Amino acid sequence: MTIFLDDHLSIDWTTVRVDDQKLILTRKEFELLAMLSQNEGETMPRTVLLETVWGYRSGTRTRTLDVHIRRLRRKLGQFGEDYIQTIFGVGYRFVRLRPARPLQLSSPAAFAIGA
Amino acid sequence: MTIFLDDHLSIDWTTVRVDDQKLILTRKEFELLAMLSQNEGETMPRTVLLETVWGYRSGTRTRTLDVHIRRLRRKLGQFGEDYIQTIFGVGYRFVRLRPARPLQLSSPAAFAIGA
DNA sequence: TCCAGGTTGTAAAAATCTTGTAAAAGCCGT
DNA sequence: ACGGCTTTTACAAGATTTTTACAACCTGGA
Repeated sequence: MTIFLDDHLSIDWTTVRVDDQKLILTRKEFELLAMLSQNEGETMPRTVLLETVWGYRSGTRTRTLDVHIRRLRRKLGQFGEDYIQTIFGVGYRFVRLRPARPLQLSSPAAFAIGA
Repeated sequence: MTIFLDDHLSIDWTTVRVDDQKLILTRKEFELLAMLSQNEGETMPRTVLLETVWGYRSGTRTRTLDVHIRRLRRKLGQFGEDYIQTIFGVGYRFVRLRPARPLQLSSPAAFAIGA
């Protein structure tokens, strides 16, 4: 199973590719990132994430979501905070930073620039 | 039936060749290696391996998969752990360590370098 | 603006879960 | 019954997940 997020990010099971760099996620990190990225652009309330990824009913007092978000952001590197935004008082939102498909620079002229 | 994994590994029924050395697998070891190598590069979940190779329904508590993985790795020798990777919390993945076909250096010029 | 109260970020410890391994036990065909 | 293969057992070793405790942050109302 491969999920393509944008031309700089794809996921194959727990192996994620970011800008030609591979990184390994744990299972929960993967499930959380999958849930967020499959709803790209939408704000996912904490209650929903805790319900779907953890099976927690609302009212459960826990910090585990925050901790996982932190580890995901760190693994995503420099742009971690940009990929996963905090919506204060509600939840989190995953956004694409670049177009879903790479720009095609097929013309030889592209390589001639500056030559 | 012969399966070529890479230029250092091939399988012919229960006989496996690794770096010009032949080794004998038992039936279960063969079935497991076949299942993994036929899905080279993909993560095979434990549940899938237990279902296809053993016919176990998910929920069965057993360590037999781990034991077989261990014996396979040991028989594959030095690079056993590289050929069969553990995807923690999910399953295992077989990967090629070298190109599927050896590089052809047929030109005499290739041997002339440095001569 | 500033404060209070709730919310999120974070590091590190604790708890839980998964996998590795050796050795014993079980099974099956001869 | 014997020998080889497979499975279970019982821990050891390792990795992940959750909790804890506190710092930092945001927001609305005085």
